[in-house]
This record gives sequence, C-alpha cells and structure tokens, in this order.
Amino acid sequence: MSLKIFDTLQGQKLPFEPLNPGKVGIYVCGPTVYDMAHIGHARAYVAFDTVVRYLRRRYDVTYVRNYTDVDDKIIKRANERGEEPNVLSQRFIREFETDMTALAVKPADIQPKVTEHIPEIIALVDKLVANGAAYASGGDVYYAVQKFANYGRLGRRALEDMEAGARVEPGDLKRHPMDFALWKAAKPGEPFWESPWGNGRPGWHIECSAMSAKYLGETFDVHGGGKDLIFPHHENEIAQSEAASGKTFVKLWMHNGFVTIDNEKMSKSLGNFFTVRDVLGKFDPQTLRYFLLTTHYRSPINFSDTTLKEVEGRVKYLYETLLRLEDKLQDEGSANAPYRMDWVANVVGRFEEAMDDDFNTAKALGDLSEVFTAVNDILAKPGDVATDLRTLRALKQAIQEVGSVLGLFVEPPRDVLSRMQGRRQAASGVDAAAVETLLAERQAARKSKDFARADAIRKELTAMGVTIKDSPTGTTWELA
RNA sequence: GGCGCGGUACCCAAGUGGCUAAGGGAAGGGUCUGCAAAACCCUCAUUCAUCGGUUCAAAUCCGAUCCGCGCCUCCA
Repeated sequence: MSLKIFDTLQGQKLPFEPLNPGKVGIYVCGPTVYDMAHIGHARAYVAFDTVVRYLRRRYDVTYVRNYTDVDDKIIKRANERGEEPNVLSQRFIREFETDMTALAVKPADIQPKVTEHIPEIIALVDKLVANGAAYASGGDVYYAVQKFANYGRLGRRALEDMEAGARVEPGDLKRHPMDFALWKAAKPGEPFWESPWGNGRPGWHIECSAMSAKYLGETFDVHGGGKDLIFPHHENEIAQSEAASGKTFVKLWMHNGFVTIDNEKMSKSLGNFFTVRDVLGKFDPQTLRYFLLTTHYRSPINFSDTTLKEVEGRVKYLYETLLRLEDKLQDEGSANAPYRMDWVANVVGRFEEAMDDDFNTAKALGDLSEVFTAVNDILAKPGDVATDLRTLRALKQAIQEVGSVLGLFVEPPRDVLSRMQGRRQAASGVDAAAVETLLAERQAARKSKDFARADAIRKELTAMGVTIKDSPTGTTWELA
C-alpha cells in the first residue's frame, strides 16, 4: 500500500516519499482576492483539501495556502469601487473563507498574505539582483529568464519558441521579452512599500517563492495549483526560487484540471462564469463538494444545473440512508456476531487503494456506492439481528472514516437533509402549513378507505411539486 | 504556429497490457404498498472515436486519421 502521485514536471505517477520521513510540506497557490470565489476555486481547494486530509492519515503535514492581496486586479477593482485596495481584499478574504467553510474545506495550517511578507519578498528580490539573476530597470526589477537554464521545463516549452509570440512594447524596460517583473514601481495613487529600487510593490510570482521558503524551506515536498498556473506562474516560481537558493525548489508538482461549462473553460470573457455563492444558492454545499469529487482531480469537470440536480438527488439518497442507519443503530447491538458480507472489513482498505492511486476520489465514490446499497439492503431485508447490527455498525464506521477524508457525511444527516429541504421550499414558495393541512385531510380519507379522495389530494400535492411517502410511522413529504 | 490533454453504454464516469469493462443517472421488469413514493432485486457496452501495427494477450503500447479541449496574456 503505497501512495503514488502524478508529478507535472516528470509527467507521470511517482511513488510518494517525503523529503523528511513522516513529514510533508505542501504549498498551494491561493486566490487573488478581488472578487467572489468561483467554482474553479472551489474545485482546486476541495481537491487539495482532500489531498491534505488524506496525507494527514500518514504524515505530519504542514499545509500552506496563501492569499494574494495586492495585485493589479485588486487595485483596478478598488479604484472602480472607490475603495481602499486592502479593504477590498480583506472583504473578499472573508467571503472566500465563508465559501470554503460551507464546502467543508478546512483552513490551511498557514495562510500567509502577501502584504504581510514584503520584507521577505524584498530580501529575495535583492538576492536575485545581487547574484545576477535579476536586474533593476526604471523603478522595476525584472527576472532575466535567459540566465535560468531550465526555464520552460515545467510548462514544456522552449524559450526560443516563446519569443516569437511575445509582445514587445516599445520602450520596454525588459531586456528579454519573456523577462517578468519581481518588483513593480508604484504609479501615483497605488499602494506601495519602500524598497532599494524605490517605492513599489511585488510582482505576481515572487510572493510564492518568498512565502513558501519562509514556511516550508527552500526545498519542500509538494506544490499545487490549477493547471492554468503551470505557465507562467509556477515556471517563474521555480526560476526565482532555484536561482536564489541553488537548490531544487519542489519535489513534486500537482495540478488540478479546470471546471468547464459546455465543455469550455469557465471564464468571464465567455460569460459562462459561476460563483460558489451562486451555486450554493441553488444546491447544498455537500452536493457541490460531492460533485467536485466525482471526477478525478486532473481531468476537466463539466458543470451544469442538470448534473448538479442529479448529484443532489444522489447526495440526498446517501444522507437518507445514513439517517435510516442511525435510527436503526439506536437499538442495542451485539459485540462479535459475523459480518453479513465478507468485504465489510475491507471498505477502508479499498478506499485507501483508490486514494493511493493519485487520489482517485471518483473510484472511491464509486466503491462507496456499494456500501450504501448494502446498508439499505440490510435495512430492507433484515436477517439475523446480531449479524445485521454488527455489519451495519462496521459499515457506518467505515463510511464515517472515508467521509472524514472526503469531507462528506460529517454533519448529522438530519441537518443536511433539512437544509436541502429548506432551500427547495424557499425556492418553490410552497407553504408548509398548506401541505400539512392537505396531508391531514388525505390521512382522514385514507382512514375511511376513501382512496379516490386520498389520491385526488395526492395529485393536488404532486401538482405543487410535493412528493409524499407513507410509512408505518406516518406520512412525510418533500419537494421534487 | 509551438506544446499538452482527452474521445469508454442514452447521459455522467472509473479502468491505461491478461480474471465477468467499476459506480451513478435514465430506461424496462419485479418485490413491497389500498395505490403510490422511497428502498431492495433483476435487465441494460462480445465492446472502449476510426484505421493499421506490436504482442500468446490491448480500451490499455506504437503509428496515422478524424473530432473536442487547454496552455503559450490575467486566471484555480
């Protein structure tokens, strides 16, 4: 049982071995906080949250995920809104954290902000200028890509190929078109910090080099982010960090695939953009999380309302099963009866097999389906009481253990189900009291065997979007 | 143009050299039910874009072709 992870740099799955036995340092590029988080963010952070949760089963993990809280887009947005950049970024950090909490994404161990690491950044830029990897030009400082032999290795592209397409502005301060800014001179009205090169602010890529080194060291185990960060962001991080330290920057690179809409990358220019908040207005956070885990993290995942509806139905089934299971387990059980099926003892083992193969949550979820079916099977067709209870207990424990890694099935099923029901009810505008009245009327009709009347009422309810379930303990209802 | 990824049933989606091609949804049949709903059971790809090749053996490896997507500019 050994963990294999796909490394972007090598282009293949590799057995994972931490640099320091028992310990893992992982850095994931966080959001630039100038707007609400979108589903692409949700995907990335749910994916890495799951990775980290799984790694923590075996290692002492230090997980760092930054906030980029100073950048062109933030300044632009703040100006548009007549707001201070730092006020705007702080606000979107809070919104981001609200969304992540809803999605059961645990905070990273360290969540550094760029604005709180300016001295480290300046020191790093200074070092790069001193050793010739970078040069000051105007009030800016640029990284000289030609000085870094491996430039383009992560993104699999040659410097010569890139020059052709690069736009060279007249009077550009860069020596080479692909050189990128480590430090940008402040324009009037922009936030700035004092530096040896004048007032300015960090370029986009340098922050991650500076902050990862500070918290994880000059060489660390895993660096992750979305596929769109491979080039130039991560390429540039490697160039900066390795030119400064002379050491290998990162042992293994992980990149998650995109969220697509109609099979095209989600982007504002295409107008196919959904925020997490939009989606959580229509679907349960557990639905979104489950959906994001149904496809392997490196593949694209296509988002649509139809799919989410389907997934919510599934998630509802899972929680209803859990609810039935819990109710059943109220009964006192036996200690060492046999299991009803022999695979029961190995549910977690199978889960680890799936996760060990580059965190295959899609496979893991597929396997889990059989567990839930088994639970319902036992509940629907009870056999020997002692055997059933022992089996159900074991299955419940396995579901909980697997769920604690996937970030599912942690909340009480009743809470999740009533949250879903509440959202549907609010959206449909159905009056619960009116439904109850009709149900009481139908109950009376049924009691007097007036089934025609009872069915007429059910038809009426169906027209309202209400589905009812009769059971020995009473009638419940829900919105389709 | 350069580089990369992918095409598995009606839909979504695992599987990347060898037991019966996971799982979910939809659909059809059944059990249960006054009838339903829910739940459970059964059925549902001799076949993995196409064409060649390698191999005792390929959805899985190689080549070609067609189609879709992404990166090369800010992006998770």
